[in-house]
This record gives sequence, structure tokens and C-alpha cells, in this order.
Amino acid sequence: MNALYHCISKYHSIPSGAWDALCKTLTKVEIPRNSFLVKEGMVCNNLYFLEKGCLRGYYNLDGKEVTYWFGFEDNFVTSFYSFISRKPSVENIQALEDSALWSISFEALNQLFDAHKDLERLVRIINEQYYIRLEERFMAMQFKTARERYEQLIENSPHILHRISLGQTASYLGISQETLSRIRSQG
Amino acid sequence: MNALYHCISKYHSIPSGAWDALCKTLTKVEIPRNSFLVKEGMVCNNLYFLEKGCLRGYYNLDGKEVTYWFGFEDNFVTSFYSFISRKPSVENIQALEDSALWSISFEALNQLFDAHKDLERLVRIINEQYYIRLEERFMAMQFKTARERYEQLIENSPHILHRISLGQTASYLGISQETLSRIRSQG
DNA sequence: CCTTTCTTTTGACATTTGTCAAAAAAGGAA
DNA sequence: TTCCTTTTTTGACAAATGTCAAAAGAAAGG
Repeated sequence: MNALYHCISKYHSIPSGAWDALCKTLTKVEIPRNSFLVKEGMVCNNLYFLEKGCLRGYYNLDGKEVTYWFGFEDNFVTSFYSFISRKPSVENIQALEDSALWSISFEALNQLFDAHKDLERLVRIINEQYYIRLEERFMAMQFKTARERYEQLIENSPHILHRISLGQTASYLGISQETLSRIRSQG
Repeated sequence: MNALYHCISKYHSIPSGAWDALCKTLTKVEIPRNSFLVKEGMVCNNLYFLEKGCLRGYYNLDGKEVTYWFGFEDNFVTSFYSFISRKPSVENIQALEDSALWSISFEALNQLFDAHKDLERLVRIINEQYYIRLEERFMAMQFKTARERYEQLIENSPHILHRISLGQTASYLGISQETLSRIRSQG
């Protein structure tokens, strides 16, 4: 759990009592490549911390898989809409590599919030940071060309290019695989 | 402040002590049409609740104004990135109509969080709901055509069409004004 | 090493959307 | 009303990106 502790400390320092309580409720989850953490139609009851491996979030649109999100080491992962609203997920979360995660249920997390104000603050702050990241991606999507978005990806998330296939990267960028292939070969 | 009280009650019920404390720190702000609540380059120190009127968030990209957000009655408004990170805003927030808002500073809000756990919970929950909305818009932007996004706008936010000019609506949808005009005339 | 499968590249062409310029329409002020 | 300004529409054309199909390349298994 060192990775988790190190990760959350960057957002907000946690008293040891709260950390201990958190540790007690965390469950380790290991899933093999290609298996699913969340499937559409099911309520996602857990928030995860990805310790090792790599995941993607995608949904089905007109028979196509649309990837809109990747998770790597030290990322928090969940089907956010489902986890928060307690409604069935519209998305799937799949392991792209053998992965190891720490899991906490919605219920347990909310109980922790009642008991440990610092944990609620931590999550508030993390949510805010994730909001800002989504906002950045949103703006890029709305106002930049395919090539600019690709260049921004090289700049900001080069690890994606190393660990993710071209087709899925293209989907993530909101362009077709062929277009990305052409951009990459200096088209 | 009735509108604010009614609005936040939908998210989380607030004890009267916390509500009183909040009221004491709120300042009323009234700004005329076309004036600015936030200008790029300045740190946005306040979170606002829009009681009356209408605002837009936009930034300048290659000499063009790119509108990516509108605020109406009962919306919370701020330059989120700047408010959270305490760095200069990259965006402008401008009144499209004469507007009335309630304002709270970053500092005052964080002091309230220390004193009233329920207020921090409220904000956490509101943040989560706003995250979900942004996620929806993001997905629409990434994977739907201009026409589909317009139809989704009619469905979800018809008030935008009534109160916002065509050019700004087009920008919000991530398309040119001409394209939106053509879509609207059944192109 | 060979075969099979999956991923990436390439070509030809269609579609969507953007850009520029001008005309038309709508709205405000005197 | 009449003039002036802003917004919206229209046309012609260009650029960006998607789609389909096939070929080339890379990875995996036996």
C-alpha cells in the first residue's frame, strides 16, 4: 500500500488514524489481461486504486468500441457516473495488462467520510484535480485538430503511446485509426 | 438567498449553524451585461452562485473567442482551474445579461470547510455532479457529429437556444456558426 | 520455422465541416 | 420611420477526417 500512501500524500496529508481505518477497508484485487473490472449494465460499487497494470474505459456506440480513458499505475479508477449516481454503468473497464488494484466500496467509503473528515477532504481534493484534467481534455477535444491533439498526447502522456495499441489510442483521441496512422507518418 | 438554499438542499441537507456561517461570508455581486467577472491572467479568488442572469466562459485561441460554457440561474460559477490551483485564469467570464451573484472567497470557503464538515461534504457532492456533467459533454464532443450534438442540446438545454446567440452557441458546440446555421435550417 | 492472428499502413474516394465573402434579416437608437 | 449595427443565412470552395478494402508487418503458438 506504499504506492497508495505516497500518492494520496501528494494531495492531502492524512492522520495515521484515518490511514489505518482506510487500510482496514481496502481489498486487494488482481485481474488478468483482457478481463473486466466493470461491465456496462452493472452498478459499479467500488472505487479502485491501480497499483500495477493498465486499464481502459470504453463503451459501445453503434457496434463500435469507443475508448475514452486509460488508467495506469497510481491512478484512481471507477465508472464515475455509476459509482456516484448508483445507477448502472454505461461503460466497461477492461484490463489491458495483468493488473493489481486496491478496492473500496461506495458504502465503506461513505462510512469513512463520516468518521474521518480528512478522508472526505482528500477525496474532495482528488476529485477537483481530476475535474481539472477532464476540463483540459475537453478543451483539446473541442478546439484542436487531430494532429494537435496527437502532439499534445506526445507531450503530456507519452506513456500511452508505448503501452497502448494504435487503434485504441486513436479512439481515445477521437479520430480514426487510419487518420492517426497517417498523422504519425508525417502525413 | 432562498434560491441558493433551495439549490444546495437538493445536494445535501445543511445544519442551520453551517448555513448561518455560510450566509455571513457571502457577498452580493451585481454586474451589468457585457462586463467581466473574471479576466484571463488574473487569479480567480471567488466561487459564485448565479442567482439571476446569464454568463459565459470563454478564452482566446488564435484571435478567436472560444465559448465553452454558459451559466444560468442556480448554477455555480468560477474559473475552476484558477480557483482550485490558485494560478492565473486562462479564461474569461463575462455577463451576457445583467446578473446578480453571491460570492465567497477561496480563503473563506476553506475556513468554512474546517469549521463545518457538512459544507465540505456539500461541495464534494456538488463537484461530483459537475464532474458527471462535464463527462457527458466530453463524450458527446468526442464521439458525436455536429448535428447530433445540436440535437442533444435541444433535448438537454433548450434554454441555451433561447438566451444565447447563434454564434456563441455554435462555439459552445465546437462548430462554426455557418455550420450550425445550416444544421438548423435542416441542411 | 511455419502458420495463424492481430495490428498497422496505404490507396481511393466520400462526407463532414471550415473558411471567406456577400447578402439578408433582425434589432436598437434617435 | 430611418439609419446604423449586429446577427444570421447563403453560396462557392477548400481542408480535414472518415470509410472501405486490401496489403504489409508484427506477434503468438505450435
